[in-house]
Amino acid sequence: MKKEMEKNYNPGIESGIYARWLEKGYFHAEVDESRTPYVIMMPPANITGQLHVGHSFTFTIQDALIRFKRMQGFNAMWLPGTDHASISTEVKIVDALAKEGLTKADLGREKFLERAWQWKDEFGGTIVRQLKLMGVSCDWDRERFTMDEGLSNAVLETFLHLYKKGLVYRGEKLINWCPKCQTTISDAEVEHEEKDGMLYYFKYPVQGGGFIEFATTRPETMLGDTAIALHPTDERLKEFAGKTAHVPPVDRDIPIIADSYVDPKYGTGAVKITPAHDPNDFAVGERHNLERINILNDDGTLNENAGAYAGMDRLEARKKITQEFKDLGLFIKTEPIKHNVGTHDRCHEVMEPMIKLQWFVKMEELAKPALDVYTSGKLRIFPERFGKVYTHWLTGIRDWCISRQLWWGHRIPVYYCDECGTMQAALETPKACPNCSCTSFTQDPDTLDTWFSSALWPFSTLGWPEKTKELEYFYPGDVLVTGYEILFFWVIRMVFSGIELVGEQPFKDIMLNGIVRDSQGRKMSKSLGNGVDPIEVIGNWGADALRLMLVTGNALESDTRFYWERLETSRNFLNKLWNASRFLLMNMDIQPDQPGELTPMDRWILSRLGKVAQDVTDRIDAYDLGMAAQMIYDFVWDEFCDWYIEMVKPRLYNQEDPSRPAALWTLKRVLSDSLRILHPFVPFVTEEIFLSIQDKEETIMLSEWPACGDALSSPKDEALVELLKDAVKGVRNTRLEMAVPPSKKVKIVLVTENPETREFFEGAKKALGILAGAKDVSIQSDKSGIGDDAVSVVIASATVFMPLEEMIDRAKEIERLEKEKKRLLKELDRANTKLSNQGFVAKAPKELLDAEKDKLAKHQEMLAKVESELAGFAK
RNA sequence: GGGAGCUUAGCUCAGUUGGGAGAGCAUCUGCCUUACAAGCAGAGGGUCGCAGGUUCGAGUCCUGUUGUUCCCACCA
Repeated sequence: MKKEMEKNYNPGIESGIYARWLEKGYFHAEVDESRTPYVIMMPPANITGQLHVGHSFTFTIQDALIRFKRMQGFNAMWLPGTDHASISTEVKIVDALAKEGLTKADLGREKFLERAWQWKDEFGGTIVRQLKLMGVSCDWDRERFTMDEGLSNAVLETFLHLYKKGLVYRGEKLINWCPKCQTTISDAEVEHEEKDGMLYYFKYPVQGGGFIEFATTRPETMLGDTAIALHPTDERLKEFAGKTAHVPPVDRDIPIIADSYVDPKYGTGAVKITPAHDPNDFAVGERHNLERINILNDDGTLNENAGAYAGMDRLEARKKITQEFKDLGLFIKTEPIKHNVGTHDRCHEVMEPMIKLQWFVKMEELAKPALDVYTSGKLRIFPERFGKVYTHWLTGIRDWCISRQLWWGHRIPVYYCDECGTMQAALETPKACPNCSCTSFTQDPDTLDTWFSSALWPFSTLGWPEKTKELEYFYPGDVLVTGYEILFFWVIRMVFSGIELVGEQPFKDIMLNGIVRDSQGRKMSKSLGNGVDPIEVIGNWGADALRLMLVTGNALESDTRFYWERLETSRNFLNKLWNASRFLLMNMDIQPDQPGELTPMDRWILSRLGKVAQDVTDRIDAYDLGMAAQMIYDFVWDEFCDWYIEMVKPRLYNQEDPSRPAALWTLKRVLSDSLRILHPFVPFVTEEIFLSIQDKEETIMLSEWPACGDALSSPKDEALVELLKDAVKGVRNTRLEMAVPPSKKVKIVLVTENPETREFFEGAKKALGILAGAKDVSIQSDKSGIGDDAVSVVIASATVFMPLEEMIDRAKEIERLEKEKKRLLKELDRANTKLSNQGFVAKAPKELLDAEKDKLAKHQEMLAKVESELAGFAK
């Protein structure tokens, strides 16, 4: 069979392949008790926005893993889906409404949700289409969305379960409030940004005369002060004992208290206490039973408790109140400082601590087993260093605030009696109030944190809480692959949710990947405009090139940079692979089923292949995909293309050569196995080529992963091939040094006393010729017939002579041989030094010692030959 | 304030239990050798951030330190 392939690789081949895979149902996995499942849950993509190159990165890793395991015979199931991303989506819809001059309130809850569902249909669809261009082999029949009926039900069931156990509760606590998004956010969503700020120094008048000085970064919170604190050892306490300080703007007298929270060395050693707007002050307030005065409205303006400042924005009030204190003579000074300010990670608005009645998940009890599975080794984290981050976060974790003042999401299943306010948690509106028998209820207006539902992803997608056969078979999954930035938000929460609700951790391994940065190492962001659109890249270079670039030669857990040049390198490799295949097809007029009589070269490349298959397998199993891809890349380009294909050419070109079928068989075998090993990384091109070079199997996707470690060659074969390579390299180098033009085909005489080496080179004569650019190669056991003036290349256990006749430059040859002699002397010196080191001889492993001795002997032999050639020349 | 990563060729990065420093890109020199110029054959280029220590032997292990990035954190 002779098929025609285009001269160059063209990523255009990708279109059509994916559709065929889909049509054939290769991605779909069914429950099958006779097979071992391998399961990955795809982190659901947010329905906001588009696929970005970070998605490409993490999904390439997952696809490589799933394709690898599928080829190994596992029942591989990769479940895809999308996330409603409550706050992100809601903010985007609100923005879109604003452009139409509308607000949420104008639409009302129901109409707003209609808009949100329209949004979901549009952007959810876009991201799925884009994912498909990447070549991901996930089971689209099992695609889920976090607000699907089944998943929503799982959310409600979870809430009820935790509610009944007392693990979710409603409480009035200090929470993080985003005045811009006007919702609570969890601790995990607060980002600490270092900002330039001012430390303001003021003083309050003390009852009966005198002042107490203090400092603050938020002067407006003075309006909510209900105490001023000193360290218990502070001398001033004696003076101020039992007295109150006066807060002029609100005309309030506040106690002067002692609390060890105060650092007597910082600032003035006195701290104003605002229990309603600061976590520390809140704690102090609890200890001293202080009043909590909330001074803020939800939008960040001051409320009626702020007296004259009511209605003013908090930042404006800050200026005004400072001025008032100046006028009263109570202002001391300001001092510029850098301090960390909590901001909302979505909108970067400065977050305000406030006291509000919210829903929380009690964490202590849930965190414990999640810690245990890690410390006991049942849950593995790659890279390992994130284990520390994992345990640290779970240790001393505070309760998780889960209620959000948003509309888009799962509404809290709690109903309040309209008469007496009694609350009931239920799947549906209750029939009657257990307290007053009233039948009219109002559901809690809030929705749940988006991560509350994604925490259930590994099992809600499989039908939980129903005991489905899918849940039974596919749960727990094998590995979770995701970016390290959502370890807290998502990964940890999946772990404790899985353990609490299903009774088992949701996956065995966690693999955290880094992020893709721009070529200067900066994060890709809209504001910088340095983002790379993967769809555009795929359009120009193909998904395979993008995937290969992202995965090759990087430790995937560290951040990687995006370079267009590296994309080109990847594309070039694909072209190389393409052409190696074309080469095979051009010569493959027969398709031998049997290997026939293999030569040492064949056995060498086959055994290298087996070794590479083994190494790649090991690397992938250790989640070291970067090295795995690099190894098969190097094998294909260097060993297979640059060496094996070149040395096999004379056998192929000669129809009469008895070793021709073996060469063809080997070529095809090595190529097709290489394609299989490459397939997880570059699925499209490998499928295309695989289908061209054979017609027994209908897809490479389901073909068998290559056998590892085939022991086809002996160390002897490898040594002989190494010798051949040395001879070739030696001749090539010498030709350059002796300025022999490439067009000049030289004559080569290889001399060796070793009969086995002679036999090998007899068989490899033509290969040596083609590789070294020689027209005439002969093998001899001695130097007879070769003049003293032949250029010589000394390799281990042989010498290659090039009788250059008229072209010889004697001085140059002597110089060359002297240089070689010098090099060998240096080698000998090195080996001798090592071997005369008593410590080394006594303690080094035997293999190393033997290797050193062998090297010494080899170099001695080579030196002798070089010296003899030099002597011949000197005559 | 606590923790972690990184620091290796001009650039970007590999380097698995300690045993002669690697790749890609870039630079330079030759080649249109009938799979591939998206290619082939070569070359140059590194006191492995610095200082100690352990060891027969350290890029690799230990201690300290420089620069850099990130994460966590309630100092007004």
